[in-house]
Amino acid sequence: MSKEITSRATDYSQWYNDLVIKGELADYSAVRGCMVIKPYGFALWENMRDALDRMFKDTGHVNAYFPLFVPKSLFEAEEKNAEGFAKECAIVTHYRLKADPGQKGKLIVDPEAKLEEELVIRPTSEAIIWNTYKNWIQSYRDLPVLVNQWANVVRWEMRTRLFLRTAEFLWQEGHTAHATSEEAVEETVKMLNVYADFVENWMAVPVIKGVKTESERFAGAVDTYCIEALMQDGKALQTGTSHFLGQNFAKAFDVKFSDKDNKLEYVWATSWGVSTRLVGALVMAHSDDQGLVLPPKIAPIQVVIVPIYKGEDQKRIVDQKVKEISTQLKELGIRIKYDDNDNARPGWKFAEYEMKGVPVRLALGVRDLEKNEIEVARRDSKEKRVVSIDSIAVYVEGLLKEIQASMYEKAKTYRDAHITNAENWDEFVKLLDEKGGFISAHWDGTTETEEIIKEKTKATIRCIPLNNQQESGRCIYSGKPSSQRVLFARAY
RNA sequence: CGGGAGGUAGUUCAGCCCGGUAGAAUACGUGGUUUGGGACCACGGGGUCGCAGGUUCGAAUCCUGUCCUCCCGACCA
Repeated sequence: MSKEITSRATDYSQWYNDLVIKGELADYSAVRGCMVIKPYGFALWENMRDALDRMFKDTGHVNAYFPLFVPKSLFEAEEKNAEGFAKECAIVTHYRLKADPGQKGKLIVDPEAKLEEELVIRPTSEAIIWNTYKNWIQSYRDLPVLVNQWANVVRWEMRTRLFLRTAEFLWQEGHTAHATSEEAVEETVKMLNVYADFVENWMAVPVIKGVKTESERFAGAVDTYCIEALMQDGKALQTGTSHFLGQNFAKAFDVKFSDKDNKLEYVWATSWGVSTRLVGALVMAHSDDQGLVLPPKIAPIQVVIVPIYKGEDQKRIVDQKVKEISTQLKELGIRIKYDDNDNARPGWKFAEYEMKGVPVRLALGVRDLEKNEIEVARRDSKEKRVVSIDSIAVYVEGLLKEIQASMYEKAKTYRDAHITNAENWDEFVKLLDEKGGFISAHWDGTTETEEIIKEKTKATIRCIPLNNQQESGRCIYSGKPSSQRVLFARAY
């Protein structure tokens, strides 16, 4: 099979699909809009999940699990939330099949088995969770509730794309309840910072923290905070969200607590989530035409060792040395793979692991052994150099850190070079079409203007950056006065 | 749901216009030679040509219907 990857210049979406499929991360499945996450891709997700989970626990959260099915009446309770998700819900209406009397070997839905109340397959879990919290919370002593769940959700999207938008996806959703508005807002921002920390320091993808405009806000939220990243094709991608829900869900599900003065109050809520979309972000942000480029901190395989030998005798000698090196690397906590598969030749393996984005490759043959050296190749810069075997473990440990840092720097340099100020409409349109990336421009603050700009250019306001610099100016579309710039971009 | 492309071997695709016994590359199996950037030779296995009708002596090929997939839009983490 040809393993060549379509060049980015040729067709960006084909390039992306090739990376994901040939990089062994995932594939299309038999189910419309759903993907199969392959073992290599899942290992990557697991590494991301584990790192995030530790961060959640370090900030005082615990994990729980709530049902996949949400009775329709519960789903309806918070009106805005229900309305927002209504058009992408999958619904269970029956609980049984039976043999088709007209066609042997076929099944039909048993009309006798119609559910009295339909079950919505969760597109998000606020409804079922807040219905539960009602029973958990009586007093201020029960607060805060800081719960997270790792789950799958279903959103019946019209058009899907591996990892970036699939009908079913894996994610994490945190749902917290607090005694005061201030505390809930603090939690919302705290979790946004956790996300930003993770995406930047583990995934090596720089993000912009900000607040969504009213029209881009999560259905049912008072405020939606987000982190926005830039992909290599100049399009933006929302990589995480954290919502301040106010008392909307507490009121919808009647969740009240007695405060210290024995007064009944509605609780204050937050919810926050990141999904397998992060894997897509990782792919789009770092990869090249040779395949994936994975940051060392979350790469399933950090170092691959390829032996080079002629005949069994040489292989034994190389094996022996690799065993020593492997032991040293493992002691440093480095995830390694020794690929001594005799059916594939070294050149094939080199290309294969490059495609899979393994950060560091070691190649060892008898020729190196004679000089007590080993060849080290890094995936991100494709640099190769020869290092003394005596110091290889320490060298690799340092190299992994360097790759992690340099991948972040490279992505940040690109991102920073693609935040451009636009002072007027013509400039704005030109920048969108010719340069892409984030465009920082004045906006009059109205939803109407936002809508028109979206219609005309497909660009949306990605966010109003946190701690945004205040400056007076005029809206690039309407010319009305504005007190700050916001970030526009075409987005996934 | 609109617009485009496409469904033929595990995979990528040719064959279709102009009907006549199903092809290539690659992958797979066996044996051998190989092994420092996707090796080579020999032999071998593998496809009701998406599905259903129709035309015809004869259909992968022509006609009608239908299902599915991908890409571009509308919707969205």
